[in-house]
Amino acid sequence: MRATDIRTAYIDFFRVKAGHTFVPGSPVVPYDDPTLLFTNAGMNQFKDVFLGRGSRPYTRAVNSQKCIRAGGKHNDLEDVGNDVYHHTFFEMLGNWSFGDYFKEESIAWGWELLTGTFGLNPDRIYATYFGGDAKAGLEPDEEARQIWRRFLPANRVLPGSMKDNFWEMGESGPCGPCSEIHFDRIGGRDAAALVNSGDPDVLEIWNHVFIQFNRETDGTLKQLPARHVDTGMGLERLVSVIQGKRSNYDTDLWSPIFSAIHEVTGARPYGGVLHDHIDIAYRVIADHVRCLTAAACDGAGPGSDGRNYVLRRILRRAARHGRQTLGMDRPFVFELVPSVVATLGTAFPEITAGATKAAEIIRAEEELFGRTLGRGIALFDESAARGANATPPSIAAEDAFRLHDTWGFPIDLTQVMAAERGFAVDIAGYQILMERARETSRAVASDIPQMELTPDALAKLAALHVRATDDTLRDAGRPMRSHIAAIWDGKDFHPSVSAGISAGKPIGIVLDRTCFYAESGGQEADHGDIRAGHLDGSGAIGDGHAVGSHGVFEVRDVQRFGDYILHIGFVHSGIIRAGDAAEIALRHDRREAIRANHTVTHLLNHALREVVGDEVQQRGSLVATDRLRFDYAGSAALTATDAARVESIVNQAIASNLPVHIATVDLAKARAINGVRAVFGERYPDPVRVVCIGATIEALLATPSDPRWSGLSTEFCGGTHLHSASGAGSFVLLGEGASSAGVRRCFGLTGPAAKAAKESAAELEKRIDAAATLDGDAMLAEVAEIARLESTLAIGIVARARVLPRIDALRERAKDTRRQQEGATREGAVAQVRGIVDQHALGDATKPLIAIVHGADPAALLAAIDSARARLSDTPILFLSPDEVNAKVAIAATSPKSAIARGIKAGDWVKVTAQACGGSGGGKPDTAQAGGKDPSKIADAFAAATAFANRS
RNA sequence: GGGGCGUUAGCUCAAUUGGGAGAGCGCCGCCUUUGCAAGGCGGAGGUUAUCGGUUCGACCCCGAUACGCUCCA
Repeated sequence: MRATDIRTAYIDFFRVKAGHTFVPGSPVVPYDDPTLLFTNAGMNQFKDVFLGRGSRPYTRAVNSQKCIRAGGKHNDLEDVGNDVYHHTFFEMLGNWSFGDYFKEESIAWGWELLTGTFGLNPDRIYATYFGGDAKAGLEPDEEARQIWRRFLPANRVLPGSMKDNFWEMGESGPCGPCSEIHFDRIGGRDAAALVNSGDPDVLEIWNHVFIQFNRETDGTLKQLPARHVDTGMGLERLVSVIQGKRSNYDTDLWSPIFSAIHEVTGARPYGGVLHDHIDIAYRVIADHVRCLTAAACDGAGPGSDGRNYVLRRILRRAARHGRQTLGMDRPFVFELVPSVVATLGTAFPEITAGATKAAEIIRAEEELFGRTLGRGIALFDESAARGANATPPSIAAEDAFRLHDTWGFPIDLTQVMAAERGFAVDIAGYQILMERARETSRAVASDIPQMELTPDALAKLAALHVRATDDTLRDAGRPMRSHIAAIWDGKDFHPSVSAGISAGKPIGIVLDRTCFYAESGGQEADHGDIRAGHLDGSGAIGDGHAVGSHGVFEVRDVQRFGDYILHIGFVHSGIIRAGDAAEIALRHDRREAIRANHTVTHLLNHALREVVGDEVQQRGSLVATDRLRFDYAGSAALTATDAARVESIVNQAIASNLPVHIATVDLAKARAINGVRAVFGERYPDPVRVVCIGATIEALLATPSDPRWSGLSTEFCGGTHLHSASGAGSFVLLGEGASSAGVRRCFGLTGPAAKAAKESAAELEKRIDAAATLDGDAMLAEVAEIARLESTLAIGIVARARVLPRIDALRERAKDTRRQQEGATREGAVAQVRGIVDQHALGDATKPLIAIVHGADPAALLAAIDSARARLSDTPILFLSPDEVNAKVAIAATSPKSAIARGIKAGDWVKVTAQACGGSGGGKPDTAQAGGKDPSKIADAFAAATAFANRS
């Protein structure tokens, strides 16, 4: 059976036979889960169902999920290549029950599929079940054992430990026993003792998790009302078992990629040997190109932070193996992409569609690495030269660290390079430096107070009977009455907190209801104040004074955790108690600026699609008070004309005073609206909040496929918006660039900031016009000032594109003028000394020549020295030039070898001369420059120069 | 988010304690050569990323900004 048939057979088995819905796997880049670097299990996209927060229109699901395990909690990166079953990228076959079937069906279908459809030998199959744990107070999973006993003899149904057979999502939350199916590749023996012992021939192929409990925060277990099944089976392993191979790499999932490596690199064919360098390189490169291609097709390329950085490391490992083991000195990994498409493209259409772009992203990164690698090798050579005389010859710890820290040379690469020359590397010293660097890196100080409500804290809140925060009035954002529900300091809840305790230490406050908007979807949180006072028995404010006389809390950040909204900040004055009544108000100007920027972000998204094309996919955004930022998938920079069109489309929408309509509607209906913008890979609540600029939601839903809708911005969004686009005033596109490979980022301004940017641009253009009428020094000064303004002012890219060529032209003019001026002063200085030199040449050539030149700057003086030296090659020469305007004296001197021998060193000569007129100087014995600060003492300086020359 | 490093001619990179900004390749012109990634001579090309400071004098020292690389979270 071919791998692709096995995948299809699995999905069809559950789809056709057992009524599962095929739900395509989610992208490998999880969009809304910051705790997750990459999608690493099939259940990721269903997490909300298991947590009881979400639901699906089906109760049985099946798919093959692309997974990446690298860089995060599950990190298999270092193992890849050195064994035959770890991968950074793999497929997880999964089937799920959401409150539907349970152990009975799950196990029976598993048995039927493996032994029936796939024809595995039943005698080689072993099953484990949860054997119970007295310490944890858990009974054995007798139910699972009994079901298995129907298919397997007792000696192949094995009890397992808490670690292997009890699955938990976290410290609290859904959990339950699991049952694993293992397979013995050898057969004809009792392999029970080898199960879960790390033997590569007896391996786990399928895990069935039975979610039936909820772990409470006090550690107790509660039966869940709805019980779920979550299963996972690694496709690569399954294929190796079905195809009777002892290595995942010996299957047809890899052979096309190996062939491609062989063809592209010219290395000898893959031999399948475990510890062979070339075979290791084959495995690493094949694994990594799969991973990189899949990631790139889902919109994540190599970059310098987070998951992008993990991808960069993966690419560099592949490139390094290619370079060191296979002798490749040019980009080649990207040429392997078609072989990945050949093996995965049918099952994952996005990989076929994205292959060209993925190859381009990989190629660019390979070239980048080639450059840093070249520089690093040069540095390594220098270090080796320094350490060559040591015994044994070695690379110093500082150099090894520097290669790693600054040039991205992994320490093992340095070691390999050192070993090639018979050098040692000071590893102990390197590790000390590395640890020191880690410590300084950890010392984080942010001006935004960092605080979170852990799952534990959320459970405590529930136990304290604190209700979910009501934020239905957040859109209005008007000041309102509320109550302090809980006070959190990051570790514990407290009945009260005072300004003294809070000094410099962030505090979190949960209210029963709030008008504050919590940071979400890139929109920054509201800031504001909470004024709290006592309640007396009657529920009125205790002492009759206004609420707020007792404590004022300054809100600096607002975050949502589960159903609670946490107001984070500092107690400004007084004391705040849980149960206090509160008057809360957010900073209106801040909210207004954010609203304008958010609505315009939608307009920008829409305008980019109109101008660049439908392929513009949002990759992220930031809505702050002072600017907005929008990231989208795309490889080409905006051209000047495109930028102008984008800006004008947005401004047109603002000028047209388009109304902003918001409504919460059924997700399926909303998705049907023509032209709706949803963030790629994002999961949306059902019903979903729809924001449309220019038409009512009722109109959209009445005729969802109306072609007119594609001309309007319609997005799923929970943020705060203007009532009408005109509230934004105007829009200026401030900048545009790349944020990481394949992702463009643009910045924009609205309202007063946009107005200011336009005024700055107009002012600058006016100055450029005026500069055309100037000349001479006035022109030079004005051009310098214009250039300074251009680089410091916030000006839109459209205006900047218009202004830059004009500034370049001015610079050309300025350069010509400056050259003419310099040429004139230089010629003037040379002309002045010509006569003096002629005169001097008639006498004793070894006699020093000292003269005063007028109107010469240091450069002109040097030119005069040059011209004089050409005639008087044996004469020590010193020229002075007073500059009364700038209160300076320029001094330059030269001294021939014969005079230096007599003691006339040019450096000393100019120094005594300069000191006589209040300056100092120095230089080399044959040429020197100096300067004085007092032109009135020019005669003294002349005398000092003469005295020095005569004394020597 | 925090650290390290970098930014000099179209490209790749030099520049000794702060003292006159260079080389190779490429480009232009002329000469030589039957052809080749040929040879010779000459030339153009620089706000040393930007801004500010120290200094008689800054590519060099100090501070800020921008961009890039890199490591750690």
